[in-house]
Amino acid sequence: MAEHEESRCENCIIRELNSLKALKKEELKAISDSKVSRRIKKGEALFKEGEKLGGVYCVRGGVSKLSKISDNGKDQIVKIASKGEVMGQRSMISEEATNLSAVALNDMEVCFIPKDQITDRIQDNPAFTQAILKHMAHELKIADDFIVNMAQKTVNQRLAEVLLYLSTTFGTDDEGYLALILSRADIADVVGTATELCIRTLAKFKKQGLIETKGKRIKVLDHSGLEKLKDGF
Amino acid sequence: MAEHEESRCENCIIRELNSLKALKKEELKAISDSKVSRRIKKGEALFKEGEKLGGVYCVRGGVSKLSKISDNGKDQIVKIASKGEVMGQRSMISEEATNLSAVALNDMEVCFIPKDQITDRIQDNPAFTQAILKHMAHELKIADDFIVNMAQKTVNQRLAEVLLYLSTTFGTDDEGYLALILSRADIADVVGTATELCIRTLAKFKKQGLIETKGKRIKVLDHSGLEKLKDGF
DNA sequence: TTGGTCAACTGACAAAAGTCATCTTTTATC
DNA sequence: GATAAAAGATGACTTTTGTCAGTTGACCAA
Repeated sequence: MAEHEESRCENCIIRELNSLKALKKEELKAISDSKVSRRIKKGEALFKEGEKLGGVYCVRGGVSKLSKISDNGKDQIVKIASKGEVMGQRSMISEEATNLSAVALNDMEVCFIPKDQITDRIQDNPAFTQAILKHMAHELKIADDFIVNMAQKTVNQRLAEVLLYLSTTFGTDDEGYLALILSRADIADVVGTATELCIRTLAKFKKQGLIETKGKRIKVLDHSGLEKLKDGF
Repeated sequence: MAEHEESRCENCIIRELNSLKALKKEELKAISDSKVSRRIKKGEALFKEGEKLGGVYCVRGGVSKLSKISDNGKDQIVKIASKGEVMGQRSMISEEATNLSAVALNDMEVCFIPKDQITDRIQDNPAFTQAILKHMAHELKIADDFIVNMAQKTVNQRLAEVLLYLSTTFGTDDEGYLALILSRADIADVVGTATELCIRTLAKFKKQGLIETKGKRIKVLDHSGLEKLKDGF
């Protein structure tokens, strides 16, 4: 099978978005030779919590949710990963099983990079290690902020924040609706609430003129209004 | 001023508890020469959120809370740091201002290690960098679990979990009471609830025979009972 | 001892969030 | 296009959590 130019890591622009950009050409070539491209259909799982991962997944296209089921049996989405993000890195480094499941929110294209390719590079390329370290330090800060939000903010505030996040991170389509379309249940799982309350709160926002909906699609009408709401008016 | 043996990092047993153990003798000597020992009294702040830290703090004794004020004006304790832990590492590595404040929960003794001593070591000692990386990866996992708990569990469950955490992490005094004594307000700030509800829930646990209290001190009577409670019976 | 301060506690109420049942709309599939 | 299945939406209700106002109790300093 003929290899396309862009299917080689050295030529893949995606790596510019993550720690892999700290790698040298030869290293990228080695990774490219051992990587496996995969297509994941919407709704399919890349991995499930509790699994020991044999490598990491580099997202070339599509979006995935990373979630965990609490002791109460409810799913909480902890992160939404898209183009350029590397999934599974953390559990690989700490040599623990993943505590998160990854499920595709739409059709995805990912590259699976075997564990050794990463751990060997961490051993012998300090620049790479430092890049990951810096990235993780930043993620840890975000996680702390997230904790404070979940603990101290109301569903109202958190939903407002999530809508703004979806808007700035994934943008809008040509009609102005959020480009990433999530089910109400998924939105609720990000916000950390029940689906019904999520729906009700969306309806309230709509009534207040903050958003507009069309089927499951959502359009943010009043960014600064949501901004105020998220900070508690 | 005569230097005590144990005031030199090379001889300090504390470093065995953290990433500093990956350093070589000469490196530890250099750190020792530039570090500054400080005593912090109960209630004093080591640093406040928003500050740019000039280095990290290595805890030799005492306990500190790391907290952040939410947009709603309420404080959330994100972590409790004690002997052996290094504070401020994360924000230093990501080159951001701290998002957390550190306040002593009892009298503390800490060593301040200037930024350069750490960043230089990250530059030239891969083993050290990797040790920090691994540690951060683990912290990130804990943070994710924390998020899910805050989002999905009730105050009941979270308080039960916090009591068990305090018991296993800090142990008990000779009478069996939790060795780390926190105010009700601080416990509430860890759990992520109002002080009143925290007090009420403690009273309920007491009535159920799960705990016993004496002034502000708390004794865990029924570990497995709390365990069950935390997982939702 | 006395008063002052602060933390612990309590009651009454309001607001927020969760749950269950049901109905409607959308979407997918044959 | 018919039909089944899934997702969205709503009503009624319960439980959980937050808030405000106040009392009690411990501890400290004058």
